[in-house]
Amino acid sequence: MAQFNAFFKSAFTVDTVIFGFDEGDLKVLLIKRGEDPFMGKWALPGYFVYPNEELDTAANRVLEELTGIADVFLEQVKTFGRVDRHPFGRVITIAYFSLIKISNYSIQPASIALKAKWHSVSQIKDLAFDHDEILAACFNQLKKSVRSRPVGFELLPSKFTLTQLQHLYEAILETELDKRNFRKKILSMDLLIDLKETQEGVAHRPAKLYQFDKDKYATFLEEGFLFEVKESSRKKEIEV
Amino acid sequence: MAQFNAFFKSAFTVDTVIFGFDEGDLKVLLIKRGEDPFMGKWALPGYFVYPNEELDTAANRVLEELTGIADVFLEQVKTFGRVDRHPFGRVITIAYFSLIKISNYSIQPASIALKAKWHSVSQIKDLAFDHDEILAACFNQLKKSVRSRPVGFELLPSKFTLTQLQHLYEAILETELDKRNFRKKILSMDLLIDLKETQEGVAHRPAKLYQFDKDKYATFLEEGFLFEVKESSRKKEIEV
DNA sequence: CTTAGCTAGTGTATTTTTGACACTAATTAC
DNA sequence: GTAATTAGTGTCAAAAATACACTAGCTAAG
Repeated sequence: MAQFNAFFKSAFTVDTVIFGFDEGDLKVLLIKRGEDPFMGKWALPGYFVYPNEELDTAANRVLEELTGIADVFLEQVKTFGRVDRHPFGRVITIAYFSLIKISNYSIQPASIALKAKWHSVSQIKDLAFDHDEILAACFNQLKKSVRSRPVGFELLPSKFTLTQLQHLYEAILETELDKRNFRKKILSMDLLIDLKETQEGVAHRPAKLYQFDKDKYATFLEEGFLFEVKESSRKKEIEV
Repeated sequence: MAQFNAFFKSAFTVDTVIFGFDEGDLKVLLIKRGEDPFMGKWALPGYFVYPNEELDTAANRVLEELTGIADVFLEQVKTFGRVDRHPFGRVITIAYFSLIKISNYSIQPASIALKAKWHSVSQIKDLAFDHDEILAACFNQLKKSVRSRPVGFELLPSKFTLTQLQHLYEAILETELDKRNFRKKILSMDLLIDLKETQEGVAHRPAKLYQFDKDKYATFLEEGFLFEVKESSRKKEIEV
């Protein structure tokens, strides 16, 4: 076994991409690093995996240590291993992602995180390490996955309006959808429960509230489906 | 940086899952290991990554060293890192997969591979390490990907019949498809070029030969599509 | 208390896609 | 020349997708 010693000199980390949805905007949780390398830079929450620690466990632990967010389901996306991606040596990183309701979690930066803050996906740039690339890969994965399984249960408040759900899809797909066709399609899936309640405190006709049918949602998550709603052909008016 | 030393004691490997298609059967290339651990067992072609080597490069190098197969496009699938998956220490492995035409490559086992041989997917079991699990994950990925992008260019001879293509889809999806609907769908995609040639040397009506429209194929690979042909409802006759 | 402003909510007709289904055509082997 | 084998083809009905514009219900401002 001595002949393998040269191989046992690497490290690996986990990085987490946590998506949230708020004010019609898709967001990602970032930390400000308080440790070198890249001290002071914004980065995805991530850190080294202990030698005797399972990867999935490490992802959850690291996320909690840096941001206070615990008990989320993290899904492995891809591994990034460029030789020069970490200045301290060969460090490959396994990227995980998750979707959560922003309002359900309070964020507590700790450990090497000086701050932890939600950032709009569209405005993020110049992250530490190769995190721009990792984020892009995860966003891509999210876009793909939205076509083949339901999304929303994890991101929206438990009671939501159809318009909110549509805005979520539009934010993820970066497109606009036709309102009537979107509703027809979603409702025909028999995935939503009409709560017979309406919004309150809005200065316009209040919308009906819905929640997801948990069982149905779980079934779709496992078995998948094909969700395609064509982009609205209505052009946005160009503002003058 | 000294405080990180404890983390730099791991190794990582790449494992490759190479699918081929032959005699109507989906196959995977395995090697017989000539080195501990798991000496003498069948395994996926895989080995350690050098400390200064890119992951993708390593996957290609390892595959070539063990089996003689060079210049294939390997796609990363998933990383496996169970703490106890390797008896020599903490070794995580990045799994890659590829699709190739069996007849285009001659297999040359070398290095730690005592043999290298194609095995029918359905008959593989009891591989070294956690390779059963890795194979299952890759097969799964293949099944999924066949629904959203074209498959076949990599697996079939350059001239093929529609029946061969259908058999390929059936092998991957582990189901049966309706002949007329399959043809209608495939032909309507405008992905195949009718070569105006027919099979020779078969003891029945010879089938027309097709090849893929390379440009179209590449476009679909990038942009994806949704391919769904419902399983044939005709029940197989139960043989007596 | 009327009206302006805002978002919610709804239906239909057309086109496209899907899916079920069974016979004839072309070749070789005997 | 006939039996065996696989190739190849079309139609109809049902379901799904798409394009598209107006009314409904609420608040706020005057």
